[in-house]
Amino acid sequence: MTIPELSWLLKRGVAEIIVEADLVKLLESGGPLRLKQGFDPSCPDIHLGHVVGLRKLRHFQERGHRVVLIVGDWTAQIGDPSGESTTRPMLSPEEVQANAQTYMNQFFKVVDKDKTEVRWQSEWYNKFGLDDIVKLTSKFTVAQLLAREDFEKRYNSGRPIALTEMLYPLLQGYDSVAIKADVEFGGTDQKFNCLVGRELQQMVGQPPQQVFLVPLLVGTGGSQKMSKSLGNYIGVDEPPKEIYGKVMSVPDDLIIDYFELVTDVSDKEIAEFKEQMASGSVNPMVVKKRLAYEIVAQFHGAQAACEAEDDFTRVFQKGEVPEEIVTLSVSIGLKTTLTAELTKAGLTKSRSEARRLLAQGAIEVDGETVIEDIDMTKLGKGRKIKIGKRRFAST
RNA sequence: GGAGGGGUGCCGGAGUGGUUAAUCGGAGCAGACUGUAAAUCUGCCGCUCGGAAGGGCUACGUAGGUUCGAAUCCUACCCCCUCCA
Repeated sequence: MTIPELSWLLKRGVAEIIVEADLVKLLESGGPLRLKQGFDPSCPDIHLGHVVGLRKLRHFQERGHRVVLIVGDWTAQIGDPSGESTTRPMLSPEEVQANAQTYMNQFFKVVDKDKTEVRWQSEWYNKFGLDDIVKLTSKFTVAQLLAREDFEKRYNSGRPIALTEMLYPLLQGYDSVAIKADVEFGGTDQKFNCLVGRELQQMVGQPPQQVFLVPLLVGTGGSQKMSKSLGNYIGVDEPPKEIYGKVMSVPDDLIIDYFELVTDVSDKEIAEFKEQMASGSVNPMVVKKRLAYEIVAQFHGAQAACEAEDDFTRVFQKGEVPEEIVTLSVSIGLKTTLTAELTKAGLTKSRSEARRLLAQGAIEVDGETVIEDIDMTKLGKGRKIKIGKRRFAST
């Protein structure tokens, strides 16, 4: 590997590497490294936030290294305390199986399947006995675990911490021992858990894994990290137009971050975009369209990205109606209203919501704002209906 | 085991007998302005019937009770926190 290539691999879109010098040595030693990536099957959807780390894995794979994907079928029952989440419900084996499948379908959109080894925690934890648990837990002190930021915060503010949650980092750490990981990948919020893995490995005489931390991507709202539960995510499995549109709704301040973290656009070009936006010579919207294109192309191909772009330009910049839209039924003889049909079609959550939107002038029929509910039988066929900025239907 | 504090809508957090679907903030949605950006202003923000006015239902940990009337009072239960042991 050349020096610039190495530097790119270890710098672009990386938050912290522990210990960087050791990782460089490992890379230089030439052998394929075992790259650990864990996955909690209680939450199978992958979004752009995850993609940041997955792309790194991919880049390492392209240089001959091997990914070991761990299905956290045991830790999922505990629920990762990172980020103060409350206890998650336990999943049945069937659910875990199904989630794992969904997850992997998405995972391998980014990561090379042929260079990946899938391992289930149950392979080793099903054999665990109380003696193993005692042995494992005795290696750590309460103070050590409380050193972790979110535990400390919760402890100090008088909120509960389940004992099992304290166990979580230990189990995740032991995974590293079980698979003999050389490097563990994760977001910066995984730092503590990854470091526990390092310690455990050393305790049993294994060389400690290096920890490769990537930044947390900020979600579409612009302030908090991207996460499913906050509803500010862009999923890799979403349709092209949806992804394109969501990227376009991201605040301008994040454009550069997104380029660096989730695209292959060169550092040089990114620097130019930055320059252009700072000097005002280019409308950030134009740069963002490029970003949206790149992201869609990555998951759906160039063709789909072009289509999404055209569609976006036509619908949102020129105000035309999209090609594929929901068709509402105009039942003959049956008395039904616009609000009822919109709700039935899933375009509005409830009839109350539809009525509220109506009252706020958010609904248009053939370009005319309507304020009162409409009798569908009188509306007839071929009408174009728009709800808010992004929802469309026709009769 | 003992003493005390607490469980409210997506989240945070007011509210201690009625006018409370429940102050306020955040998130979210919509309108204006725009570039489906930000900032700002405005409105909405449980479900349901109604064109509207207005009505019905469900909701303040769970189950009962007191009362014309409860998130607010009483009883039991569940859960959480703090201190003592």
